[in-house]
Amino acid sequence: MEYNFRDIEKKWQDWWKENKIYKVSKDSSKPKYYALDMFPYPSGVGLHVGHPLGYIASDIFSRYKRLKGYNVLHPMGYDAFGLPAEQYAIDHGIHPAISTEANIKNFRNQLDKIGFSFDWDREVNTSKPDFYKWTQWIFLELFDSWYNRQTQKAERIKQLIQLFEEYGSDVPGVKPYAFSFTNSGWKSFDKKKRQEILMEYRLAYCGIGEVNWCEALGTVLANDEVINGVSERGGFPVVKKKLRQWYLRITEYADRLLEGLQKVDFSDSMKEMQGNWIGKSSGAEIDFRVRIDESVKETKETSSSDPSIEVVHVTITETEADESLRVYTTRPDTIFGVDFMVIAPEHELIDVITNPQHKKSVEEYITYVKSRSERERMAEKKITGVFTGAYALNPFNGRAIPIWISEYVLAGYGTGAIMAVPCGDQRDFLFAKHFNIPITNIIGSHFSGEEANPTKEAILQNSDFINGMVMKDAIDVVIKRIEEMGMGARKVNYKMRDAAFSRQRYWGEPFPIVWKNGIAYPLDEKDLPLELPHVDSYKPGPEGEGPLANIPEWTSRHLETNTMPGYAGSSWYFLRYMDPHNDKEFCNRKASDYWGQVDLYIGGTEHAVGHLLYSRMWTKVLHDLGYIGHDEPYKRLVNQGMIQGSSRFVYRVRGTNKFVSFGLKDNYQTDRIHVDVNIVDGVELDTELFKQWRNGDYMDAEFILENGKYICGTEVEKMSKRYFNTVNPDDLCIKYGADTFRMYEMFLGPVEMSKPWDTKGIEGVHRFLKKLWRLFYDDSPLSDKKGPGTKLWTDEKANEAELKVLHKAIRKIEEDTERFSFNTGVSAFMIAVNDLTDLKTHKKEVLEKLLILLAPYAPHISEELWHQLGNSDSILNAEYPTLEAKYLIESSKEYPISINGKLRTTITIPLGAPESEVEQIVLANEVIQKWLEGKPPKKIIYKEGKMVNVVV
RNA sequence: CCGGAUGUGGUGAAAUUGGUAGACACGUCAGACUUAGGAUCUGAUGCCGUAAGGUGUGGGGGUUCGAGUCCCUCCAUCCGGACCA
Repeated sequence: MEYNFRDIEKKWQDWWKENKIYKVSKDSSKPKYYALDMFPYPSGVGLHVGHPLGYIASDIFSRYKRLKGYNVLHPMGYDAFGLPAEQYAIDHGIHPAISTEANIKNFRNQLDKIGFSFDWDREVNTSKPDFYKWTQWIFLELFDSWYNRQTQKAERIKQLIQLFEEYGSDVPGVKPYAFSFTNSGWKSFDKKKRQEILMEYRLAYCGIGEVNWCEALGTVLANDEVINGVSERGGFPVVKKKLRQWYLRITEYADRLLEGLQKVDFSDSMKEMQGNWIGKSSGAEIDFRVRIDESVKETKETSSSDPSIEVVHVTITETEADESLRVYTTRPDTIFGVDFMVIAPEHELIDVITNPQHKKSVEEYITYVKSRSERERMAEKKITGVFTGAYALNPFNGRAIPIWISEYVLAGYGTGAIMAVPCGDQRDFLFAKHFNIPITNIIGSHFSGEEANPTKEAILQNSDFINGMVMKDAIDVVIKRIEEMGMGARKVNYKMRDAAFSRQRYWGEPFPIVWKNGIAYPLDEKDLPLELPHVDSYKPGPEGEGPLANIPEWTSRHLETNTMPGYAGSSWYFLRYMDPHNDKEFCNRKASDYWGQVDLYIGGTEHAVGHLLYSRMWTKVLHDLGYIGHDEPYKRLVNQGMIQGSSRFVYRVRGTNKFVSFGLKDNYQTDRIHVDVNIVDGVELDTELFKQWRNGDYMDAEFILENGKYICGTEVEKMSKRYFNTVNPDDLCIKYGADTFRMYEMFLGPVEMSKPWDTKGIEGVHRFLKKLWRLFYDDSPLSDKKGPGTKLWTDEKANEAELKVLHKAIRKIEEDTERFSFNTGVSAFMIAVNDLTDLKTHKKEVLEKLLILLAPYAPHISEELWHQLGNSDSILNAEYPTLEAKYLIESSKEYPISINGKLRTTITIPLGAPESEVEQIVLANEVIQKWLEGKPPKKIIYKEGKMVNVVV
């Protein structure tokens, strides 16, 4: 009897479905386990072999946990709102709801073939009104909340109003408003003013933000749709445009998001990434008075020591300062090393302080900067900037410091202005060198003059009252002095900014907000969901608003025309799986208390900062408001690596129809063309399939072969349709079966690691499953003719050698599964099957347990053989075998013996032998004697159970 | 530029705690069986060398009896950087 995987897999997939083997419900008799995958965006091109990697890992772990006695929640759904569907609608006129539905069907089909243990009764779809009703509802909760800095919790807006009514704006816990007001002040404000103030506190709030606006396309573009200041499509100019935007006040949660990292099991690199993104830094804000009047006089001369340096002498007639410039610095200790100030090109003081003589150059510079994205500004090495003609005064010694504008200072961080210390900061240093600004050295020999030195250990010089102090100690001294003088304050800053929460697009959740007289009113809960209306055109509105602005029925109700971003639904979907059909609540508290945190979350690192931070914030808010009992959504996070494509190329001789093999291509002038990896075997092109490829575009191709073969060139690239390097899991499931496919994906390497896909090795895994099958059945062509006696298994008692193989496998596979080392787990199965084959073991006692071990990895074949052995229940309800260490005890070990750390021989020595005896055995050894050359050893290092090293 | 990761045979990789580098596979080579083999089985396989032996984990340096593993430094590749998801 042969291993007929096609019939077996179909049979059991149907059986599992019929018997609802994967249906899960609350069960307090077992401990719960929640294993979750990051749900996919159902794109039009379907799954490629990279997608299921994480799903297979979590599926193995879910089945493993179930066998170990847990009640396992393992759901799947679709993150179905998003730009690609909308773009597809624009290009093909097909409504996103329809294309999305079709894509989901296709995804589901593909997923089903791989044999996952998802409980599909719990499927979620973020674009369905019954789901996004609750996304909108949570948005309203955010809208109706503010962050109390004293209790460090989200609280209701009505509590804030109470505080304002009772005490005015200056209350502990309430972040300072732009100006302070008293309780009677609050009462004197009109409704609009009050709402304006409250908007500054809401966790979901409306403000003015900049977007990439492309006039020619009449639309707002994503950052990565903008390249070098022009649109990716069409190359039209893109400018910054101010638009009304929604934001999440995630910055208020910065500290809690940072602290929360300590109580979750994420990789260190993941925690580091999130930490860096939050970017907490402490320092001070310092006010510099600014001089812009006629009293400033500049005279220039060349430095006596270095003729390339131009020294500018500034004389200032003492008058009152006109303005003050606030900077943020983490290094107040370097205040006497400040040689210039730099403000962001968007800084509001620019118009005020720019000296008329410099006005033209400043305007030109700002126009140039406007055309560039923030990303480009951060990325480019080019040093640019312009002098404003204004000077700031050092608060301690009154020194006049020129104020420059440069794009390397970002408006969104700190105060959008910095004090530049060229001897200590490399960017400042390069800027000073580029514009010939003289550099003050406050760190003596620590500064080479060649590059900046950001040390905190140097002893300060040229620094007035902090001379002679170590820099890190001077930080507090300076801050205290500044606070005493009323020139600034200690300040903690975060790189993280509030998250933009609106998009000028169609295919997203509508905001349940109505605008009246410039005031945002939430819709009533009973009016939810606010359903996305049908549109005929996906063109943006007249002022760059979303397409909803073109619908009269929408605008006449004064509904918000923006929609929510892609990450809205994904910020809370893991809660919906717990109670997916509830139409009264987003998730019943009893359900969320039972399932609690996601015990295992698997997904790509690309979500390291976006999705993971947003969903952590939403969880914290829902926790603060009392809707759920935990405030971190994910207990353990595992990041799967990206599977890259391995592209194949053919080389066409220019101007001909001839294709030359890789090794000979240098003899010709050729063009490199991507060729479908699926018509290439390893690197050898199937020339016949190539001729039929792309509907016969290459029908008349001729080939220049090497050794009778056409060899392709290769390169690792992103897996993508356009590189023809995508491999479809369906094809592999048909050819080798789902079990082979699952195990091969795992066998490829560690789950966390990125690696290029190569189908070549899949045969090895398939052979392993066939070999396993042969432990149960004789599959030789003769056996079937001999009658039904092809089964091989027996009820004989297993011997010690066989039990040793089994228990070695139990130990190794359990260990590897627990630590997510599935690749070595698969190899442990191979070793076990190889060993059992060598021992000619066909004993049920051993094989049955091996099947249970294998069930998480290869569920179909395990279920089939399990039933063949006479069991009638699913193998998933079997009991996981327990390790019996007694079968693994060894009495001796083959020790590696090295001389000076170099391995020279191995000797088998009984375990537990005393050190003196081991030394004797080692020194008596022939090989060792030869290497000792009669000399006595200096030292012998013996590590029991490990090795022996003889030092000569 | 900033942040994160990775680098080991012809290939994917293993080495969990500083202790026999290359497990397990793919591929290749040789052989067996067979009408046949793209099935199966056996053996070999890091590199140099007939061998003894030498050498070997991106490059350079260090710590150690001992380094793929720890430290410093340089190089290369991949991922992310807020409206792609």
